[in-house]
Amino acid sequence: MALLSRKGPHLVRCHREERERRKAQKKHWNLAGTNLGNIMGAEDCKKEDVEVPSEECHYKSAQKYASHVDDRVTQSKFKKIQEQRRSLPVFGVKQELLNVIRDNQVVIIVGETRSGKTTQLTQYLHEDGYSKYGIIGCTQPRRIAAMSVAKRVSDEMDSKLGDKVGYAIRFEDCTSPETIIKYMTDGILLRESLREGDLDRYSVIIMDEAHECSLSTDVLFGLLKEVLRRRSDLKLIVTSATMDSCKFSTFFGNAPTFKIPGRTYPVEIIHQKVHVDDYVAAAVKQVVQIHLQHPSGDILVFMPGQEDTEVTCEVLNERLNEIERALPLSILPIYSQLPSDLQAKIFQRVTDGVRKCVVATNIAETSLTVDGIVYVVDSGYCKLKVYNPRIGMDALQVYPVSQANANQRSGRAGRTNPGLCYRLYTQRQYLDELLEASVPEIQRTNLANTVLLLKSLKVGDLLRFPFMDAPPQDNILNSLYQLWMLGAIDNDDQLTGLGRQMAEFPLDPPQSKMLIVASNLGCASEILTIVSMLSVPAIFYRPKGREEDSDSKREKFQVPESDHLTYLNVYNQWKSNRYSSSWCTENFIHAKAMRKVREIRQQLEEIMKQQRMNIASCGTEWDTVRKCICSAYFHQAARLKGIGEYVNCRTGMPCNLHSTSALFEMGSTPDYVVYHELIMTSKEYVKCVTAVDAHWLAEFGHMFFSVKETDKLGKTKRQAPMNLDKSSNKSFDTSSDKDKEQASGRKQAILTPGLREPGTPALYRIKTKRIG
DNA sequence: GAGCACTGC
Repeated sequence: MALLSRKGPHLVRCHREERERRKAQKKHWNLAGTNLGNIMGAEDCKKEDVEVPSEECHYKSAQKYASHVDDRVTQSKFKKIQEQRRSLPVFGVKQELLNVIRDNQVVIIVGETRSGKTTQLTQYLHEDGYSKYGIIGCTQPRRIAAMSVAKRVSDEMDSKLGDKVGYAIRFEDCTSPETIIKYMTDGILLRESLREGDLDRYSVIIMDEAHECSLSTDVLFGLLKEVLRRRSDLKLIVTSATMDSCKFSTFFGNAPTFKIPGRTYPVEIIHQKVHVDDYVAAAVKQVVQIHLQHPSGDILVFMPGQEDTEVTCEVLNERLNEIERALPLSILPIYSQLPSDLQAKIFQRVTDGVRKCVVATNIAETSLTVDGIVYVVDSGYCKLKVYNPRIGMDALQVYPVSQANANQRSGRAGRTNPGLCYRLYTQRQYLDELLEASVPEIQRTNLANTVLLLKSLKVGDLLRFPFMDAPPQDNILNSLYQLWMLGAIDNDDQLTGLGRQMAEFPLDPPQSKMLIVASNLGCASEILTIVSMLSVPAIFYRPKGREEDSDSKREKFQVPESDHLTYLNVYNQWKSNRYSSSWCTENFIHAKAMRKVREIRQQLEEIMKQQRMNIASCGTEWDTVRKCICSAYFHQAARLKGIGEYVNCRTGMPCNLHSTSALFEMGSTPDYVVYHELIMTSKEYVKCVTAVDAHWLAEFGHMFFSVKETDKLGKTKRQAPMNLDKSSNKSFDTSSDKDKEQASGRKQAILTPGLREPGTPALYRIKTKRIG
């Protein structure tokens, strides 16, 4: 976003001028992309050099994308493209569709897969003249989709990627003042609205694949509702799969729904007759049966998590080895944490006659498409991370999929042929036990980031913001509370200077604050690295069968008192090894993740420079670094109780050091720690932990803690009375203790003398009101 | 002594 914010006003001006220029020149335009003067060559676009060799190439869309790279668009090829365009289902309804769009400000389009809507709609709108008044913007839920679709459309329009048709994703703005069709991720559009509230540059916004309901999409809908009221000239088109179209239509005042047929093949669905307990065993049995009894065609199995995926592959292998005369079967696992070279295997061709069986997590549900799948086996489960705002903890658990998920999964069998889908659950279960649609992300994540963004967009009353899927009120209130603690909003519920600065960063509020404090304490260079390392999913790789090797490598990086410093250590060593990939492999570190860390670090550094923040290094003054870490996480502090056991300083809730923690490994037992993440799996675990000094906790978290100086050990004394401990010692599943939990939250706020004064935060007032 | 779905800025 550094690019956007730096170029923001400039770009706007360019676009206005450009619009004028375009108006003057419109006579010369040949609509429908018939101007053949601009012959595309691979070397013309920097995009090809930069992004294509990335590890994401194994994704199917990227493969298609790459296959265009070396093509010279010749006249005959262009003709062929136009023929292909005309053969798409959407072509048949083009005029009708344009009429509906002309007559309505908002239109919902239900487009089945492979209808051609994503590539054609933007071009139709351009041909119909919408690009004269602004850009035609189209959001995608994934970066890879934004890139590959933009490439396809620029080919179809016979233009160079980044000229008439461009895209914008994080780290990369491939657009120019010429751009009239712009594909982007929804997060980009959300950030743009921060700079340009009314989205003046756009004449049309298409929100594609809206049924996926990402956090950004959900927030954008609320914002767009307002923008549409202010800008009657703006058109909004929402595309969705069949399921949710009604919801969108209602949200936008009964906007008309337009249906485009798709081009998929029928999939026969077979449910179990009786309830299945062990879905791994059932899946193995089903795959073996398909393999032995059904004609050729590849198999795709859906499992909830990495471990189940691996176990299924293993058992399946064993089972097939026991069967004589069984034809060979190529069994391939895929999940996001699998290193990319292994992921790529699922796209490689197998020897003729050999059937392929891909065992996948829900990465294969939307993110990537394997061609040639005829049989789908669906366990009916997926793993979800669900945030509990009351205790500030994520739970990672296996849940049944929704009906929408189940249909998406079965649809994977009918992309190129008629298919078969075996569901490892009964039809009763499907109808009675599965939710119609999955719980939207906005209702199950920590919203502190979103709330900060909305605050900086000057949304006054967040509880009244028109969310399409309103998050639980508790969740919003807790986010406000967290922001208040961090100093991002003041007692009157207004954004502070610090808060405004925090909103500039594409980070969670604690991490943004860490960077800002670091800038003041002179260790921004170190914190930049740490924050970037925290922004990627996993650094250490622990392959099956090499557990001990990888553990011993990891130990070498560990800094006894801090996982954060351990991360810093890893990055610095990678850097001194010239950012080498082979160094990563040797040390069981995900190279892909590290490259992403470097990108994020550069982006954050860019934003800091642009904010004129001091970027200095503190050398080896690690205490300064730990102090910065403490400034961001003081609300997530824990006190030592036993070996590896801590209790949360504010709630008394027990939490265990995760065994991957450096503190665990090195047996160091500091009295106080702060943690990055609290997650419930088999137990409550804190992950990414740093030892802190009690005085720092009192300094940054003065609303919670003070140091009892009479104690010669220098331990902090919690100001919360004992009854807090009692209530929280019971259990964490406090759904029944909801009010008690809230009451304890309230008590903490009351305890600080300053908060009794008139300037009590609005949040606290709301809470009191709700309870009383 | 644990074990982590997937995106996105």
